[in-house]
Amino acid sequence: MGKSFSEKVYGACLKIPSGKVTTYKEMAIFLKKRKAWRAVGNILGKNRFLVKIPCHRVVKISGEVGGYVLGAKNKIKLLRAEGIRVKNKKVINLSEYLVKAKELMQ
DNA sequence: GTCGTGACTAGCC
DNA sequence: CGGCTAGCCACGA
Repeated sequence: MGKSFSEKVYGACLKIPSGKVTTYKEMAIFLKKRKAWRAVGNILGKNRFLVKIPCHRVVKISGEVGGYVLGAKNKIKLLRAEGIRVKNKKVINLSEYLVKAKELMQ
């Protein structure tokens, strides 16, 4: 319980399987702070563990990939490498890959 | 203690 | 469709 919110965010990132994605909103729900999606994005934007945390698997609820420290292009590249289809900065069939809050709990 | 910030979202026009 | 607005919250200065 000594974990800060940001540490939990990183921990949640680690639970996203390769080839899947989740949204900022789902992450917030998973962390029991339904309305803290803004904070989630804020924290990932300041991600200091870039190499260790697969935060590229977190996208917007609209399907757009959103931002990335190394640029959206790299984010897209990484997603594609995991078999996720991206077109025009948007994930095709998001629901197909989406991991929901409940699924992160297991 | 307060304030600005942002890798967001939902709602309205 | 699209653009704009308001709401939201952890974190650092």
